[in-house]
Amino acid sequence: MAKARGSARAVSAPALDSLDFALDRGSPVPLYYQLAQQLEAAIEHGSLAPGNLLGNEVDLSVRLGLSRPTVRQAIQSLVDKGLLVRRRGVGTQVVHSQVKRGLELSSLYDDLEAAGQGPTTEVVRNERVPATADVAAALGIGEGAEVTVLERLRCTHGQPVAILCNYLPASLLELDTARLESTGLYRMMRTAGITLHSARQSIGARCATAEEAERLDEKEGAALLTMQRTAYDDTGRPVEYGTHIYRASRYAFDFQLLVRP
Amino acid sequence: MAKARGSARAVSAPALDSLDFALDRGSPVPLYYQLAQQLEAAIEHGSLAPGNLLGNEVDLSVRLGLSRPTVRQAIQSLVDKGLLVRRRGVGTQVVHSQVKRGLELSSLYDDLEAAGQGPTTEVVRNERVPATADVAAALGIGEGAEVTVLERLRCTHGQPVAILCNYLPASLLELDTARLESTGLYRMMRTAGITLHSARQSIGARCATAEEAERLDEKEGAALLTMQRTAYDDTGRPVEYGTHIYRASRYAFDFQLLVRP
DNA sequence: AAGTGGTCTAGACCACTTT
DNA sequence: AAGTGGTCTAGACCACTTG
Repeated sequence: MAKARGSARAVSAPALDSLDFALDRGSPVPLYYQLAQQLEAAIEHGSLAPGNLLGNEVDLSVRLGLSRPTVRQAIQSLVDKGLLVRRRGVGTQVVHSQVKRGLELSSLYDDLEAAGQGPTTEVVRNERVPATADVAAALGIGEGAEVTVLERLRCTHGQPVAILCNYLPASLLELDTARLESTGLYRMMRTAGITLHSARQSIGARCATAEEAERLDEKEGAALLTMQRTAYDDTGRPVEYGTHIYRASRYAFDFQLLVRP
Repeated sequence: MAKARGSARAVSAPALDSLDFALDRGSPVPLYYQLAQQLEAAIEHGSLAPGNLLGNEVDLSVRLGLSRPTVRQAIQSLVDKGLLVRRRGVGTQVVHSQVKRGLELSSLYDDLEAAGQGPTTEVVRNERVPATADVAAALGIGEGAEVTVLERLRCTHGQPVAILCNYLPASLLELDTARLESTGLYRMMRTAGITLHSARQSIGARCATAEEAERLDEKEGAALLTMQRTAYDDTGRPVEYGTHIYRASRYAFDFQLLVRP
């Protein structure tokens, strides 16, 4: 349906005209979110190629039958995701590839989710014990208060990759071992009504002790990646503390970060 | 500590009433931004304590003489920063400490900025050379194209901490060694009109070779943290590629991350 | 000069939580 | 039932970039 006004700009030729967005006003899903999802799908699918201009917001809102603020809200959410770039006086364009997927901050999801397929996670310990001093301090509870201690061995291709040790206030939730191996810790916490809000992490390295080397099928002195994390819910309460070690020969933290202006 | 009332639901009685926000409609600074800054300052300063409710948006907008969307925009920006939490049907409250500062994604700023005081950065190499295959691939340029290669030794307390090796397309900017040591790479790039947009990082570990050990004043086989990064500007063009190694005994990556819903 | 995004207003109705 | 944030509208003017 090209309305096709005369001159083609620099990087224009928006295939956007031919895209039809299906907005359902009866749906409980917000309109701006419906639009954002469909724009994202179009970018993902390649209908909107990197560098493509999106067409100005006013026209877009008229064509979609939405108000401009609603359209802006949809676009802004994709800008926040790093998929679009706005330039005043120029327009909005699809970011020149490279970013797209994998924006989800890794490591946290990666370690807590575990819902993957290839990698398996074996729970080698799951019990309630009194908190030691360091765990109590990290979780902001009294020393000796009951905590759930969780030790898991993560493997890929039948090879051990990491030893994950986590501590949670015992009062928070019940951790069924079977469910834990299939569902993942993060999802279990979310189901229990715990919404993660932020986490503080520290990533370091050291050489493997003899015991660690044996458990991870490495040589003594091999390089290990270490990660400590405290996660907080939206009230600021610590809900999880973990110390993880990874075989550096088989694991690295890959992630993308967006630079905020 | 704050004197909590008996039932201690959410701490109400917002000292917000007594705070006077000075909004300058003549200023080029947007109103929502002025408000956000002053709210952030109040949180930072402690006038708004963690757990404090902010008072509903409608009243706030009336009291400030702003429209509700403008007030919402200010609040939303602080929610995005992790300082505030909104709950439908409840209200907006200051996040229960712990987050506050240090939100800036570290490592990237940390390594590029270098504008610090204690740590010194010595430029040991700064020249233009033809790109090797791996560098060319990372920067998305032709093999053999001219790149600036930068090698720096970072020290704290007179001790070496890291060896930073960076590559930039030579056409991007002039890198004066003296200015580099005082200003930092990131600021120089920004001054040259390059706005960083995103970066892809990989953090790993390995044991030090004999040469690395000597340069870093470690023993051979000591654990090293490694980081590789490619940074992109807002057009998606790669503008920097770096491979860094850190003494694990003296350095770790500390950072906070926010969980996005 | 024309076109773009950036900001701002003054309302409205809805969904959710708590009392 | 009352109060909160979540969404949405239909305009307006401004700052910036480009031809």
